[in-house]
Amino acid sequence: MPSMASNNADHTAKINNPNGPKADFMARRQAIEKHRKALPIAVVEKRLLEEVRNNDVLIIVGETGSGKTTQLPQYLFYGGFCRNGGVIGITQPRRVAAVTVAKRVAEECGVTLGQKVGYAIRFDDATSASTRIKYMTDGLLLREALLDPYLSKYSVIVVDEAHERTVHTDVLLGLLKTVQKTRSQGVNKNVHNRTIEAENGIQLEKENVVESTGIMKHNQGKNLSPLKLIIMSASLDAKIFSDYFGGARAVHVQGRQYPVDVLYTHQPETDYVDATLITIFQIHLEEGPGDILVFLTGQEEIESIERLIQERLPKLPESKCKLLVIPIFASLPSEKQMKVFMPPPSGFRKVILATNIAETSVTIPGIRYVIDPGMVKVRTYDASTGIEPLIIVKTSKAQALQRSGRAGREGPGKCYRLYPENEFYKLKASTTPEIKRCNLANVILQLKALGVDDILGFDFIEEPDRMAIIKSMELLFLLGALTDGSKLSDPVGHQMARLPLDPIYSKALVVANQFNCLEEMLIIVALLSVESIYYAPREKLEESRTVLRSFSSLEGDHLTLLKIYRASDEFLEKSKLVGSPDKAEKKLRKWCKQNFINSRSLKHARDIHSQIRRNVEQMGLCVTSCGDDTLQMRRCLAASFFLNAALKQPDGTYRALSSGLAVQIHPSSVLFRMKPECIIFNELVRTNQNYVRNVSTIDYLWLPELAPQFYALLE
DNA sequence: GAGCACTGC
Repeated sequence: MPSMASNNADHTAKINNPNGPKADFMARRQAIEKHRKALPIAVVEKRLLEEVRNNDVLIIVGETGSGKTTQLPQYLFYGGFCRNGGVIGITQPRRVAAVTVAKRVAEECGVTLGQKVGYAIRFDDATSASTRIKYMTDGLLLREALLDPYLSKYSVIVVDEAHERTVHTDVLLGLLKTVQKTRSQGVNKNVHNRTIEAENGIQLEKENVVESTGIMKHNQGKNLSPLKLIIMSASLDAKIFSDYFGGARAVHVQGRQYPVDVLYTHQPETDYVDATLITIFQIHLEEGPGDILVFLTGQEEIESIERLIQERLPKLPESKCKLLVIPIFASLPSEKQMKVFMPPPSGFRKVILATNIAETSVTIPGIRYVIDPGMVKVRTYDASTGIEPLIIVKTSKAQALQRSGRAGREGPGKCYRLYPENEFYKLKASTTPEIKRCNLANVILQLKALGVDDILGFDFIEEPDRMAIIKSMELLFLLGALTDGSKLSDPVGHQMARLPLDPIYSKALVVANQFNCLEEMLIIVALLSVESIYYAPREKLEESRTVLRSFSSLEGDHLTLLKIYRASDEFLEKSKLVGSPDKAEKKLRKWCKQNFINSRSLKHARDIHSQIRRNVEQMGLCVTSCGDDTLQMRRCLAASFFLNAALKQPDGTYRALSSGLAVQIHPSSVLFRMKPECIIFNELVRTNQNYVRNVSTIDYLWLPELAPQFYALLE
C-alpha cells in the first residue's frame, strides 16, 4: 500500500526560510499552531475536557475535517489525563491511519516520534516507556488485552471511526464496557489532595485525585484507576453507541467540508457499466477542470471499463483526447497504485477507476467529480456451509454519503449517483456490521481467552446470528480448542488463542509440534495466511508457468509453497552475505519478479513467519524439522486439516467429506490434472462452481487414524 | 482451465 494522506492531512504550507534552520523551525511551529487553532474542534476544547471529566463514557460525533483524531488526544494530555503515568490510547481500524496520525501529532507536539507520542501496529512498534499518546490498530489493542485483561496502563481509551463497525471495533467495545465496569468497582474512593505535574512541566492546581486501592490492586498487584472511554464516530447517528453505554452523553463537533452537488438519474439504469461510461465522457466534455473518481465493484469491472474508454477515446476530437485512465484496487502492485498520486501530464484530466479502497483507505488528491453507480462487492457468510462468498449488492446511505464526500475535499464538487433519487431513500441506512456476516471462530476464541465463557450471553453492541456462533463453537470444539464444558482447553485452546492466525492454522502448529515438522508448518501457515504469492501478468502466463514448474511438488500445493519460500529465503541469506540488508531486500524483489512471485505477499508472509515463530518459541514449543520426510509432512497436513478433506467421485469431481458439497480442484493447483483419490484443501471458493484451493494429496486411511474424533465412522 | 471487495492480529 502506498503511503497515503490521512483524513487529517497536513494543510500547512511548506516553509523555506532564508534566516536559517532555527527561524525555519519557529515559522513551522507558528504555522502548526495557527492550523490547530483554526480547526473546528478547537473552539470546543474546554467544553470537551469538561465533558470527559464529568462522564466516564463520552460519544463524540465529529464530521470529516473536524480535527478530532489529532486534537482530542492532545487536549486530554494537557488536561492532565496522563497523570500517574497513564497512557491515552487511540484505536484506528487501519494501520496507515495509526501511523500517519501519530507522525502528525508528534510533529504538532514538537517531539520525536516514539517518545511522548507513538504508535503500535503489527510488526511495527514505535512506542517507548515515555509514550503517553499512543495510536494503534483496534486489533492490536485486543491482542494486548490477552496479556493485560484490565488494560491497566491506559487512563483513557479513544475508539476512533467506530461507525465503521469492524469486527475488531465491535469486540473491543464489548470488552471495554466490561473492563470499565470492573476497574471502577475495583476502586475504593480514597480521595487525596495532591499536586500533579503535567508532562509539559506546568504545575497544575491542587485537585482531588482518586487513588485506586481495593480488589483489583490486590488481584493484579497493579495500580488500577477508573478508565475513561471515548467513542468517536463520523456517522450522524450516535444513538446506537449511546444506548449501548447506558445512555452515554453524545456531543457533536462540526466538520469542515466543501459542498458537493448531488445529481441523480431520472430513470433506473439497466446497465450501470454503460451508464458509467456515458457519464465519464459527459463530465469530460461538458464540465470544468478536475479529476473524476468512479466507484466500481472489482478488478474485472475496472479493467473492462478501462478498455471501453480507450476504445472510444480516439473517436473524440483531438483537443478532447486528454483523458488519463488510472485503475486502483488492493491487489494491484504498489508501484501501479502510486500512479493515482502523480499529477497528470499538462492539460490532461485523470479518471480514476477504483474499488471501495478509495472510500476510506486511500485519499486521492484533485478529485472534483465522483461517479457512484451505487453497487459494492461484499463478503458474506453462509453458516450452513461455512463458505464466504462475495456478492454484489446496493450500497447503504452512509456509504453513498462517504463516496460523495470524496468530491468535496479540496473545493466544491459534484457527485453523480447513477440511480433515481427515490432509490436513495430506499437504501439501508448503514452497511451491515461485519460481525453479522463473518466466521466467528476467532472472535469466540479471543473472548474465551479473555475469560468470557458465555458467548451467547455476551453483551455485543449488535448480536451476531445465533447459528453463526454455534457453528463456530462447533468448529473450535472439533479442533480441540474447547472442552466438553465449552471452556478453553488447556494447553491447546490457550496456545491457539495466543497465535494471531485463523484457528485452523493455529491448530496446525500445535499438531506439527507433535509430528516434528513445526519448522515446515510455520512456513506453510504463514504463506496460507497471505494473499496468493503468485503474480503472473496475463501476457506472460505461459512463461510464468515454465518458471514456476521448477518449484512444483507432485505431492501438492503445500509442499510447493514450502519449496518456493525456502528458495527465496536461501537467495536472501546469500545476498545478505555480499551486501547490506537493504540491498539484499532489493535483490529479493528482483528475484520475485523473475520468478513471477508477488513480493508484497512474500514480504507479508516473512513478517508473519517471524512473528509466529517467536510466539511458538515463547510457548515453549520446540521448532524441529522433518527434513526430507515429505510423507510425514503430508500426514501432518492430514491431521491438521482433516475437516477439509475431499474424495474423488467416479465422474472425476470431488466430494468434500464434512459438508458433502461437490467441489473441483482449482485450475491454479499443481494437482489440477493429477486428480489424486483423496485430498485435503485450505480454501473453498464459490464462483461458477465450487473450487478448492491449496490442495495436497493424502491417503484416505490416514483420516480415521489421525482424526478418529471425526472419522471414526469411516472405519 | 479460473478470474477475489476491503481490513486486521
